Amino acid sequence: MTKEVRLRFAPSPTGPLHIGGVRTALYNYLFAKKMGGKFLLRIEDTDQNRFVPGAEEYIKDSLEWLGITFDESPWKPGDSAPYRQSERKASYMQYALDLVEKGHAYYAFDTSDELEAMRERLTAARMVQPQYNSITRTQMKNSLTLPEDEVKARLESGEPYVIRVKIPRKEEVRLNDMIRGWIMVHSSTLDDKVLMKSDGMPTYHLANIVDDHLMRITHVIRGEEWLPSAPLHVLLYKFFGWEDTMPEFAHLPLLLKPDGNGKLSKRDGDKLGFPVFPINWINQETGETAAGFREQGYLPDAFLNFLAFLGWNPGDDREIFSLEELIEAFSIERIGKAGTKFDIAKAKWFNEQYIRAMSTTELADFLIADAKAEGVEVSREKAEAIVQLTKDRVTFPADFWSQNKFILQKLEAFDQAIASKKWNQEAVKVLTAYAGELDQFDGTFDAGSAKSLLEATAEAQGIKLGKVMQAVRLSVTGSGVGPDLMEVFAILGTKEVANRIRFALDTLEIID
RNA sequence: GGUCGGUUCGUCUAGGGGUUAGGACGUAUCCCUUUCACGGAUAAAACACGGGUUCGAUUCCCGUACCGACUACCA
Repeated sequence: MTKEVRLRFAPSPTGPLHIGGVRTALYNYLFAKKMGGKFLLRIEDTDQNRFVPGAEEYIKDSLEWLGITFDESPWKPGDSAPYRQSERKASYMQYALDLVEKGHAYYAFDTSDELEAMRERLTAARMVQPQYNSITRTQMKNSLTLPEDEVKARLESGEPYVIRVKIPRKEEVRLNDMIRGWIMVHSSTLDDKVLMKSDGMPTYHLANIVDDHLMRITHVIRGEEWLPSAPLHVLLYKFFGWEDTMPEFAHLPLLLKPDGNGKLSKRDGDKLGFPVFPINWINQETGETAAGFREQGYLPDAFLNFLAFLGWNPGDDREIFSLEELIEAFSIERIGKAGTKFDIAKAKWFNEQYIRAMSTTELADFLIADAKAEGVEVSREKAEAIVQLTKDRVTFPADFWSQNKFILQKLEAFDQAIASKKWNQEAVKVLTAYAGELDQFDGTFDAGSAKSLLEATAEAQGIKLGKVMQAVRLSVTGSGVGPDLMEVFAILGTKEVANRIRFALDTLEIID
């Protein structure tokens, strides 16, 4: 029997999850499902200073909105529980000590001032890399330089210490990345990273490797920012003696800002003119709200579809994929290597495609709800008629109300630019007559009959309809643009159309 | 600075030793439409540069340039 495929998404709750993180979660999810494996959520909250209240719930809510589900998580524990590293704290020290015992790690007592001084000294001496490594550690205060009994004494006295990994001086570290192929680095360029912090918490490097091992993770799909520390992770697997079960790595290209300067970050907020977060995030300190895609009107499936295509493609011309179809089509081989700039126009296009694929009934719900929020009651029938007429004109569900509220409530104003050009004697004549005809009309008032009545009216006045059409639109909608006017008439009904025409006749000033 | 990674239309990308370098978004024009949009059609638009290897390189190799990530007791 082959090994069960297990992937994890391991965010740290230091703020809202941004879209790059969401894409990472999505790719992990897609691959796990594609392989018939398991997908777990692990919260990496080892940095107590950066913990942000609400961030964990935010992660949960965001992924739930998108339909990215976990087989195991803090809220759905499996046999790898617990799923928060803070709750696993007790287990890390023994692994660090194991490494110390094997000679792959050591205690270090240097204070932050001393570390700072070391870096300054090295920088002044034009050392290329002021880091704690196989050379510089010989001049620092650690269990490699201090006498054994002094180390023991310091430990026993409760003096703060960290445990650092002892990077070998000369070793070629190789890593076969699923996206990038073989990557080789020399251990001399690596530094002795801290594994256990003085507060007793592990750093990412230790906790990540230990937990991935304990949780039997088979594939690690993460952002490219982790590539430089991947060799360290490979070394740690080796030091622990876990090479045989080391997961495969795939480092994803980064999501870049549209201007091409740097990776997209949480701090970009909505400065870029579009959200960087899946759902609204309220900063509890400042009270400010950072916009989310959900609140801007993006449909979860459309957003997911868009995100999936940022760095991946199925190899053919298809672009519209449901989550199920994405799982079916997904493969790591088809993930690109280059960073990806974010293009909001394409996101909007995806949203439009998804809206058009939705049923009139579903879309009418949005219009009814939005209208109600503005104190306007709309009948189901009318809402569906409006949606039917306008569904290929909107980008977001909220557009149904904002673009068509002129149908549902009193006109607020007339477009003066149109009025000053089109509201002439002829228009007034036709409209006056048409209002009268409408009063007497007793057939079925639909787009067809509305139009023939209007045509007949204009003809009776000896006026070409085309010449006054803009004025007709203006009188009833207040605007020069909009959906098919005769369909709008049909939705409005004879009485309302006649009323609006008379109101316009009373309000607008005739030119010439 | 160092280490690592990357580079096909403005953007997302397909392709890969011989192609009119394909698609999508966006842009422009035309058609449709008594408006706008939708839809349809068309157009402009790319292999970073320099060397090799080769009969032939956008594709393979090496340099250069540029972009990016990393370089914390953050993840």
